[in-house]
Amino acid sequence: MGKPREQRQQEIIEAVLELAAEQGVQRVTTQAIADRVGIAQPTVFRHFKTRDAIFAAAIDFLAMNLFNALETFIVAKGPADERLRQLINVQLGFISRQKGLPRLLFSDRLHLESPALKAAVQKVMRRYMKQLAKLIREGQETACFRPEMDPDQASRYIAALVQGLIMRWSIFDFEFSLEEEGEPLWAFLYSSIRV
Amino acid sequence: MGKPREQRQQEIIEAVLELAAEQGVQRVTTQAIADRVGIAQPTVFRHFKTRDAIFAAAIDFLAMNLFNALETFIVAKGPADERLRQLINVQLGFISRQKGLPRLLFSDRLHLESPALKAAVQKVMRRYMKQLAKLIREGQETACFRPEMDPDQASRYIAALVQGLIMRWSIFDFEFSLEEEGEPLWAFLYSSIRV
DNA sequence: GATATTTGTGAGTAATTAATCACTTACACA
DNA sequence: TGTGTAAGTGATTAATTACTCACAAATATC
Repeated sequence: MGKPREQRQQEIIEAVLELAAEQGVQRVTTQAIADRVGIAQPTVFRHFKTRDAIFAAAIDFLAMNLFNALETFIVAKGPADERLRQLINVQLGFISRQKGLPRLLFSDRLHLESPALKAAVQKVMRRYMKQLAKLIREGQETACFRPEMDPDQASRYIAALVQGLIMRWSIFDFEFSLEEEGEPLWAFLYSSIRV
Repeated sequence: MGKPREQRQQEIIEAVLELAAEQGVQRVTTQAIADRVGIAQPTVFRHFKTRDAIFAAAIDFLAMNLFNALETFIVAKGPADERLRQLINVQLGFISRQKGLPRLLFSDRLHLESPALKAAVQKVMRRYMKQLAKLIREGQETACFRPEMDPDQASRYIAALVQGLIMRWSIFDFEFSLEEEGEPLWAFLYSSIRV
């Protein structure tokens, strides 16, 4: 007991992600968080001013890690189609290890509860689609992808495809392997966007 | 006052759909429902045994109407690709008039709260994908769609594409026109599945 | 070693909300 | 017209839950 602030905040964020994955955002009460971390319920409020602030921190944490993993493939060398394929596979792998992510990002509870959280979620989505559009555009310049496609529109549909898959996975309680969906999803997607 | 049972139940269901669309599932309290309908809060429990039963009835109502609209295009005559195109457009049109649907179907609150509601939501999704697969299979037999595609897999990705779009629409608070997305989405999809 | 700051806690609060209950009013129908 | 049934209600309750506060213990700083 008596741990430094940052370490406890990290413990709390991890507890939130675990609990969200196991039982959904609804059950992530400050009491449940405290129990999981092993502290008293009021102690949670020593480290975060409000419950919303906890979720905001958790979303930030997830977004940071996700984009760290993805940016590698945005900036990397090599053919754009291959990099997009890998990016999708990496994303699905990342999320199957972070089941809390779909629970937080797709939770109506969060975005309709607090304008700040809604803004955070929307920001993550916008940034994700921007990254995709960049990669598509590059692929068009290197004759990987159909030149007549609108890159912004294509990126929205790719995002929809991936997110729709993840949502089904979350609604069906992670009952199938997300990672195994990577290659067939890519096959479906590739035949739509390749030259 | 003193309306017949069925009529009041219908009024309650419609109030639920309106409130869910406007403010999200969380705010659909029995008090809010009662206010919207114009009855006292305990009266709600005269017509539904529990709060969950209200949501179950609302999901049933939506599913019935949705599949009524869709089945026309499953059974209809004409080329399968054209019917799939229309089906997607009709679905997007239906949902833009029933904004409560994504809020209910994609609400973690519902499926993680009650096993019965989870089962109801999963049933709707399974049925939807089954319908799509049927149409795909028919399109393969009439040489509309790629014969080497797995129809079940394709139907899952089509569903993911549509549902991902709807989810983004819901998360971004219906700020863009869902119906206008029908044709570009179809263009994206068609280039992936056509022979 | 004194002191100030941070971390932790038990007890409590105010607000929300699904559900109950005793009772009343409206209505069908014999 | 009387009587049973269904619809409606005000008052209440029990449970949940984010958050506060006075105080204790640990830790850092000098």
